[in-house]
Amino acid sequence: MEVSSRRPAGHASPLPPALADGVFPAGCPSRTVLDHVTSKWGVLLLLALSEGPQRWSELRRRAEGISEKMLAQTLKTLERDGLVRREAQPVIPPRVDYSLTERGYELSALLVPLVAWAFENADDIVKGQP
Amino acid sequence: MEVSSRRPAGHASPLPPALADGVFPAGCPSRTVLDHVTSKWGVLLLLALSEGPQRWSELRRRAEGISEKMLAQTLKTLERDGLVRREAQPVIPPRVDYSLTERGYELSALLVPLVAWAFENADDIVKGQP
DNA sequence: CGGAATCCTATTTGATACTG
DNA sequence: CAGTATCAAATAGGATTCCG
Repeated sequence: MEVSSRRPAGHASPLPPALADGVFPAGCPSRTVLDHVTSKWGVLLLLALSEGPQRWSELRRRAEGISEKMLAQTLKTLERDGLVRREAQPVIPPRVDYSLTERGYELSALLVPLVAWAFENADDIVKGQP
Repeated sequence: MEVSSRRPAGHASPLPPALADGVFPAGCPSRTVLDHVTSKWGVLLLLALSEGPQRWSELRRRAEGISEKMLAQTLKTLERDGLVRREAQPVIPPRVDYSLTERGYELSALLVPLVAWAFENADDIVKGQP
């Protein structure tokens, strides 16, 4: 019996063509991307930035609980991935604005429904757990 | 200047109402849910299961590179979260089927576009990095 | 086959202090 | 303000062995 024939009615399989066999390759670059994007703070920062450009201190306040180290590290990773743009102004005191690139916006648009779902279902899910 | 007025034209802010202030609370249950869902193997297993019920060995093969420990651990977490259903048949040799719950399907439907996007953009993103 | 238990390593994360 | 550096702790992850 094939997997495709065991799929519940009403649930189409929309997996990317690249995974026709249903196997997620170990060395696949998408693994790296997913790891960056779905990192503990990655999602939160991308979501926060989806509201518009923001400064370091603003991001730190929004991603409540993040340390300076992780904020810097995560922002760097997202910047290297071409999802976040960093613009430092040569003023005293320093002012640095972070914003999403076009690609970053594309991604955040997919992340928003996910986070919204997490918010809506969080109580039900966490409840009933020890 | 408010954040909402700094939002680029054409990019609506669709954040959940609960985050009207744009702050992601540290103790929020949704953090836990997001952590489970966006864990290294969580996404992959949920996606694999979105194609229909599958056995332990099949999941292990699909999430290439996963260890038995992490497979067991991740499946348990997802089961406790009410996203995955485990059905063990009392036969020799043992046969255990895993499948998504309704809530799990809801979630996987949101995850699919994300993973598809990661697949499509992975090469561009990983390229240009040291 | 489908795990559970154990041991050990690697990566992540946080707290703290310091700086241009 | 916007970071960097350092160290310690926590957690994730892997390899191996064993079991019903």
